[in-house]
Amino acid sequence: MTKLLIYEDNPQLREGLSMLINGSDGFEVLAAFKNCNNVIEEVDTWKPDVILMDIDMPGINGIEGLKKIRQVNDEVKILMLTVFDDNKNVFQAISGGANGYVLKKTPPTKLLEYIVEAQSGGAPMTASIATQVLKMFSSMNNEKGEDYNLSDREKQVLQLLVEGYSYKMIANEMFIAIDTVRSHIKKIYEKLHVNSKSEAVAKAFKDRLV
Amino acid sequence: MTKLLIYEDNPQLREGLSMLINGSDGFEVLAAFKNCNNVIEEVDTWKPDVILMDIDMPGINGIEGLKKIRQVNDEVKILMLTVFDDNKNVFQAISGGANGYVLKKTPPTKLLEYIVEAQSGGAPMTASIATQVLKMFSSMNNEKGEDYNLSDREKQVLQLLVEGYSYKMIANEMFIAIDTVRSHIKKIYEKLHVNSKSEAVAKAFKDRLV
DNA sequence: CACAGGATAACATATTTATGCGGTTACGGT
DNA sequence: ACCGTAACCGCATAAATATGTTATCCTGTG
Repeated sequence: MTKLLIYEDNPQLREGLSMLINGSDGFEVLAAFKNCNNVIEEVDTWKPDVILMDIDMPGINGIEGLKKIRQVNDEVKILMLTVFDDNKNVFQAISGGANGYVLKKTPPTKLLEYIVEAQSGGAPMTASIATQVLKMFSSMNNEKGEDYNLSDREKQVLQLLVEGYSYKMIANEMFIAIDTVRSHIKKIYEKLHVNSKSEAVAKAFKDRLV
Repeated sequence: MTKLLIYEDNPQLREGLSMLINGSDGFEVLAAFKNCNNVIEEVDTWKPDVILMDIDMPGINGIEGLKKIRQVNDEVKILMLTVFDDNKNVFQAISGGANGYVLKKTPPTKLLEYIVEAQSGGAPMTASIATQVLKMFSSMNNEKGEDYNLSDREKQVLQLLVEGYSYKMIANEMFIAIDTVRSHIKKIYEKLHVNSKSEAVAKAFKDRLV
């Protein structure tokens, strides 16, 4: 028997979900709430297996509710429900520890499947959400592009710059004169199209040269 | 009619998949190959809607094949097939532009569903894979640790430092005296435990303060 | 071989940064 | 009314950085 809690501010939807789930074999809705004001106590009291959490709620919204729960409970599976596949929310929800993210328009039978999937350790996502996630991921990893063809020595200098070394320390570290360090750095600036140490460092991070 | 190409080195599985898919209404396997050696030409010739790409292949593996295709074709949907939900591969595949990632043990009917889902712009993933993805995401964004409690103004200054502004430019931008900029920056260095602009910039990136 | 490019180095000079000290004003909390 | 803190500003000085120019040595390539 899968035990659920529901958080959903819309009374119709809240009742509809409860009835749908209670009417299905193997599922039981322990309680349904219209806000997250006492979410921690409620979860503690009812000890559900899965929580359906609406995102767009007045007061403490679903994302905040999610985070509150995760501060004290890593076990319970939390399935986020939303109307929109809004980029920002998706990101916050998954980095906040949600187990799944499904659109409200998901057909009932699918929803039950998703609940089961979540309970058994899966991460159900509506296809459009999954697409978003993949997009975020690949944009995150935007494989550089230019490599600025820095020479080996230049890369090494840049590396040390990034680690906070001064010219003097770099010279020391690399067994070369400080003026040589200057030469290298000047070259690096040309290649990266910057003109200060901190810009070079920033660029190194941005373009994942380090 | 959904047109597919299959890349799979195991002859049994290759034949099995082809027969399964060809035997289903609305699907047609254009061709099936045992390696990715000519993947670009093949994709160009057959113009499939969806490609099933095994990951573990001798020679050019599925990840490399994926990348090759993506260099010249962003349209075709690519569904990665694998035996293991191996962390590294998942990451590489999704950042390489795969549209979905499913385990080989996926039951036939599910697989057909996934193909449809991929074709219609979704991102089908086996639950265990989706879980991996979410985990990667949340571990990625966990950091935070100290927030260094920078004041609003200090955050603003740091932001500008990161963007490569000099003290003078910051003063200009923020309508304050350059000496005030100095004061702020000194305070920032204390709070971040650094003692140079570039170190502060590096720390800002590392700790995701920006 | 000549030539290009990388790595090395020196010198000079202007600008920027880091750090020390000092100070005023304003606002929220005890 | 007092304290702490943020935000603001100034002066002085030492250190670090940015920029330009020049030059040698070595290595790989046409």
